[in-house]
Amino acid sequence: MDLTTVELDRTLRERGYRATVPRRAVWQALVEAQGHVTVEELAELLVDDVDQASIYRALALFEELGLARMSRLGDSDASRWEPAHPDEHFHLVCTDCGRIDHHVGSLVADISQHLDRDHGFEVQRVELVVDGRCQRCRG
Amino acid sequence: MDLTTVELDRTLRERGYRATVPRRAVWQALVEAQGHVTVEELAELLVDDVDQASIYRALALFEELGLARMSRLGDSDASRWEPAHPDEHFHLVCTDCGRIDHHVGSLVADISQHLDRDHGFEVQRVELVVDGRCQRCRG
DNA sequence: TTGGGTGCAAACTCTTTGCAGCGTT
DNA sequence: AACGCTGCAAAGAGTTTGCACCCAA
Repeated sequence: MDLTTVELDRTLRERGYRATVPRRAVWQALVEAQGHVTVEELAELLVDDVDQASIYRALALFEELGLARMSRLGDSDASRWEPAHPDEHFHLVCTDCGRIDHHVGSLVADISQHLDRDHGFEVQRVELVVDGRCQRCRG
Repeated sequence: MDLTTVELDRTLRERGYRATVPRRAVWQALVEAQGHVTVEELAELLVDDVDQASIYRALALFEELGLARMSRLGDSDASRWEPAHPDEHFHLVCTDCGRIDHHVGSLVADISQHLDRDHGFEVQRVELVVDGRCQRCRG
């Protein structure tokens, strides 16, 4: 489901942006990272160097285009990025091992529907983060 | 339900911390602010000046004592603080007017129970933030 | 060819820390 | 009297911005 570089190029051009080498590289690294990476981690993953400022700019653009998504997870100050998923999900962050999982389900959709229908709140984004200890770390 | 200054003093001493003028002032401002304030806003609310570093230290201590809670809400980079609520709730952030509301319900408790029972995940903290447009702003 | 995008460096915001002296216990 | 806490200033992390040059369209 992740966009290929070709599809990224097309999406960029459709919206009037240029398909550049740094943008392709950032996208490729983001996809290969399997989500939840910081900008710093992304910079290390990149084969050809891309300036951090350009990484920030690329990610902000991807977010605007609906291709990527940012979260503040765990105790780190840095933002974490992942390709935008089509499926509703939320994040489980283990405070012991630092592992971050997706929990897929209808919960996020249920919340949106409930708020919209019963409270007149037009949901644009749901961010659900659960901190705790995963099964593995509980022993 | 918010702790008075007297109760704050008692809680601090019980846990081996000193009841000081700056800590009382920060607590009072936090309670009066009705939640969701940044450190900067808190500093403005304070009658007697308290150094920002001391505000940060006081809030971190309150969090450790279970008296306060931090969230990253809205598009601001700054952390927002509120007195710890006894009731389960989550935050509704209006992207138009910036208003932040609590949505009280059993949802957060339901999530905890489900994850613990069905997935072996020991929940320590649930952070649910919903961005969107409130009824008032939808017109 | 042209103007959007990039790299570089500097600036900026939020937060933390080192330290000397003050104030609670 | 002892030492935990504070204010001050400086440092630190993450992110943004200004600008000259470059390259995609």
